Amino acid sequence: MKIVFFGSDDFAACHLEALLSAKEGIICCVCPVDKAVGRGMRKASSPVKEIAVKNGIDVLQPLDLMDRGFLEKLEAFEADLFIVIAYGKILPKEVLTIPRIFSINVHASLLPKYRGAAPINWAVINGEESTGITIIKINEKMDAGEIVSSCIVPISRGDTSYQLREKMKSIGPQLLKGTVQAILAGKYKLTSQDESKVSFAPKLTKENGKIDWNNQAEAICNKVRGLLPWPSAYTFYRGKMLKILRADVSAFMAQGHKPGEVVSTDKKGVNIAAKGSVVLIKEVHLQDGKQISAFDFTLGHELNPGERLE
RNA sequence: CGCGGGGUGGAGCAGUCUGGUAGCUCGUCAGGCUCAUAACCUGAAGGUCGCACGUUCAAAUCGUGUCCCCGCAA
Repeated sequence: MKIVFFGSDDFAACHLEALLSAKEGIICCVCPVDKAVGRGMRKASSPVKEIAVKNGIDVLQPLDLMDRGFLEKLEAFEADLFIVIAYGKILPKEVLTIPRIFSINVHASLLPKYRGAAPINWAVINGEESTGITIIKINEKMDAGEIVSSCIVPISRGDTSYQLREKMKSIGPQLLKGTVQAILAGKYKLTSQDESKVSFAPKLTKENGKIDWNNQAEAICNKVRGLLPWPSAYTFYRGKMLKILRADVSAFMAQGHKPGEVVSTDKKGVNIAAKGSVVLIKEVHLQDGKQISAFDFTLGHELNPGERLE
């Protein structure tokens, strides 16, 4: 069997590794072009590319997915299946229809819920108690194809989206392995998504991280968990950005305090008033500083009751 | 060479502009008070101020170089 793998990040990379260890006949990896990344804008290659190179698999990095030369190379592989995970770009029909069987995608939610780029984060932000992984046959519409297989992943209270993602990194590859074997054996069936239950999980931006203290404490805490490790929930302390890395709903009452106001500080952290409830901030990261506990923060920064974060 | 901030006892910070005895909050240790304590009181230990070179009578502070950390941006 011949499979072409499209992907970029570590989530995709661990699926690729699982297929390689299962000897599933990966004949080529397609990755986005290396781009300048991080401080200093150095060029970095993606995790998928690194795995591919390490295993001696050909890597294609097309600038343009519609490029004739690229399409011809893909066709020349005479592949049975394309697998796409976190490639970063929408693949055109001209690419998707090349393989003999079809193209599939691993998506980190229970479709049709949370279609889009950040399904893990949004599930946590919305306080879901469970989500899942779905493998679909790709069509032109984003994450809208027929379902091949899926499995549920529970979300623990306190799970950050980073931790949830790690869970999925161990579950997803198993599901993919089994699904690929089923497909290659012709033992699978396709189920259409229920269009009435569609919801979306759009790509996150820095703006999503801004904390609105007029929300309820629980919603704010979910946001803190759901936005790790990036972009992080943040507020402002005296004009400087203060990322909130860990927070809980506090036992304190918000009565008599405006949203965003410091209610009290103690060794457990800093209590900030939200709407009708209080958020206990436990760990922070002030711009230019490093990650520290909220208590340590109070030792070096003035943060008196009544002061306001915005 | 994308832009910017920072490295000061164990922790978090001030002091740097306007060079001249090392400061604050906390922790640690000893003693005291207390039925007791994360509370309070008294005392103590602990720092070549990231590193190197330079300027100077004198450098945490000024200049140059270097290493490390972080924010923005992607």
